[in-house]
Amino acid sequence: MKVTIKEVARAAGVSIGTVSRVLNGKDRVSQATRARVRAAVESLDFKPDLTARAMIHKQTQSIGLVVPALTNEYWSALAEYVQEAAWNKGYTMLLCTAGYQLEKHLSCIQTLIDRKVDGIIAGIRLNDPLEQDQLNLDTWPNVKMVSLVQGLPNTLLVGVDQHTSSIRAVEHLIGLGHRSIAYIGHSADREMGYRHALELHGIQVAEELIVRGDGSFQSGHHGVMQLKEQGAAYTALFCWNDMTALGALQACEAIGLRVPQDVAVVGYDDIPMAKLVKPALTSVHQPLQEIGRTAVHRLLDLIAGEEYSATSNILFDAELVIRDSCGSRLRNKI
Amino acid sequence: MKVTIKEVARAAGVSIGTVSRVLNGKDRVSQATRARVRAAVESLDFKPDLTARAMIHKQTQSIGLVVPALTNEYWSALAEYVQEAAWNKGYTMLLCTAGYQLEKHLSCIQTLIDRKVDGIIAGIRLNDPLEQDQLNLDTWPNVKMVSLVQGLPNTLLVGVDQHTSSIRAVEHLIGLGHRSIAYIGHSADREMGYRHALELHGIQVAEELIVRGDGSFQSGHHGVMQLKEQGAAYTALFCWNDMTALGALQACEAIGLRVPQDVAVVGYDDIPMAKLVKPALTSVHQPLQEIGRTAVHRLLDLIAGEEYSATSNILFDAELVIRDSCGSRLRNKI
DNA sequence: TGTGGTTGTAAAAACGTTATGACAAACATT
DNA sequence: AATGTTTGTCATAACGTTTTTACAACCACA
Repeated sequence: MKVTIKEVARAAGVSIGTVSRVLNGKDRVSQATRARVRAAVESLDFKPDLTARAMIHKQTQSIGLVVPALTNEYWSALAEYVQEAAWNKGYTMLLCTAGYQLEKHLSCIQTLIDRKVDGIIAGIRLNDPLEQDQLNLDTWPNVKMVSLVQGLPNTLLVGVDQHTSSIRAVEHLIGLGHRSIAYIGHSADREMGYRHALELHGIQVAEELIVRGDGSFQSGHHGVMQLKEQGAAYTALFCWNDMTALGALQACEAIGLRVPQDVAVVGYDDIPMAKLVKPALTSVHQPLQEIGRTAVHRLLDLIAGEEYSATSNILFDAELVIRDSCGSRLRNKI
Repeated sequence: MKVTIKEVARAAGVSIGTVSRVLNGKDRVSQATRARVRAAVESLDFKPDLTARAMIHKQTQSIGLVVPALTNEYWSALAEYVQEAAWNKGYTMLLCTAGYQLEKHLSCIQTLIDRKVDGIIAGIRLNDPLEQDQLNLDTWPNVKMVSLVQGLPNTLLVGVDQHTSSIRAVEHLIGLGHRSIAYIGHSADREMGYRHALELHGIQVAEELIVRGDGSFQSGHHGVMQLKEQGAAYTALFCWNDMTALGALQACEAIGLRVPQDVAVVGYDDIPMAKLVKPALTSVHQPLQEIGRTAVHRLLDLIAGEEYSATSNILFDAELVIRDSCGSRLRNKI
């Protein structure tokens, strides 16, 4: 059956404490016994029980990752990079998919804490942005946590500056001559960037061009349909994310709007699919691998005892990848 | 700090054993003390340490999932469904991405075992199908494991009959009049189905129409290019999976082959992207959610002590979803 | 008033490690 | 030769639970 340290000790003719000291190299052990213990460990193929070890060290060498869903490529890619970075540091990753409801997110975090993960990387994204404000992480004052989205208080943030990058995306459209730019998506940071960009260029924000969507493919489709129903006039569309943009693309085709001739579309996230659809989608690219890796490394720093400070937040630069969905030449102003 | 059972016992004025017995309801405890303990637990917000509990029960209430990558939608969707099913049963999921090399797969499994997961769901897929045969899981004779891919000996299989469904896919092409059907992909079960289907309909297998690919987008692209270089003549293309098919689609467009007019394309997996590309991809749809859920439930059965037998393998039926990438009318035979 | 069976609880033994304290043995210092 | 100092090792105590054993207290029945 399972071989324990006790049997190794017996085989090597020493006490269990000595075996432990050989294995952990903490204390002085003579060459002779060290060799004998090593041999015994080898021949019995002994591996310390991590459960027992965790109980003493109060560390499980594992981290938790909470994401809304893996069916969204953005999160699945991030999950892979986080897992990989954690693995390279000798940590395993517990994964929870929490959907887009606050309650499930919280119960995921609670469960991970109960499971004694050493730290948590939280990709919290809620349907209702109002809930984001209600989110209170002070329930777990001592938990090491890194957040992947802006807006969680008292938590180390690793991500991109969504406000600035949204401005850049919308400015791209403005630069192409667009004045009536619609928006489909959440009402958080990216919408603020959208509004800000318009204001910066003296374009009045038209509330009828703003449609709420939850970031799903369907929401993009639905958004375009809703704009049509409302008889909204627009020549460009800024979407909260690529899935939304893809849905919008499909809806545009369905109602005979040509992209980019009739309407220019910009997405956000630059998921792999973005370059594969026709027309290829112009999108804001986030350095996901770097984000994932950095999130893990910073989390391990926190676990190692480093103090959190708001200034240590890390915001990567997001790059606008220009493809075919906006056309390229200046258009007539309306 | 951390509140232990000891403090609960002191608060309630009983022994720790009694507290434990109240919490687990194993043994008889008088109503009076039961209430007192309950109150103490409540007021101190005591939660049993799962690490300590795991050490006694030798169960961690967690399972491991090994998949090649999450950047493939097939695996990311499966991962989400597995996580969800596990969560609903009170289990957490450790996730490992293992790439497509045998060695990494094995080290992932070993790590999960070391971490004391109660069972493992293995989505092993290797670049080199020869390695699949070398794969020896007897190294871990007592590990509860469910496999998501055919070909692992002595392991409960939950998946779809890839051979039969591949035959069905190729027969769809044959039914449309195609006689020269190329194949891009691995050399395992799906290729066997391809060969078998051709033989069934008296079509000789042309080795020059078979190109190796690893299932990536690039491999599909590269496959079509290679067929062109070889001057291969074909009117239809059966791809090992959808990512391959998407790559093939892009390559076809690049070299001026119209789909479906010049070449019909069939994929496998029916990833979400399949219905979004132009032309929408005809593909073999696997009931992923059901597979994920069933894999978890069967694994829990194994953990509960049920015996493995080859006859308990579960193969779901895969359905061919016909979209636009094959056209619809019979074509002239070459 | 014994005897025998419940019932409730405490005390102690496990689970498999790591960390601590004590103690010989070897060696160096006066 | 007496006294420190280092070195190697062994017991033993943690860690926080669950499980087992033991044993009082109570009740019923003769």
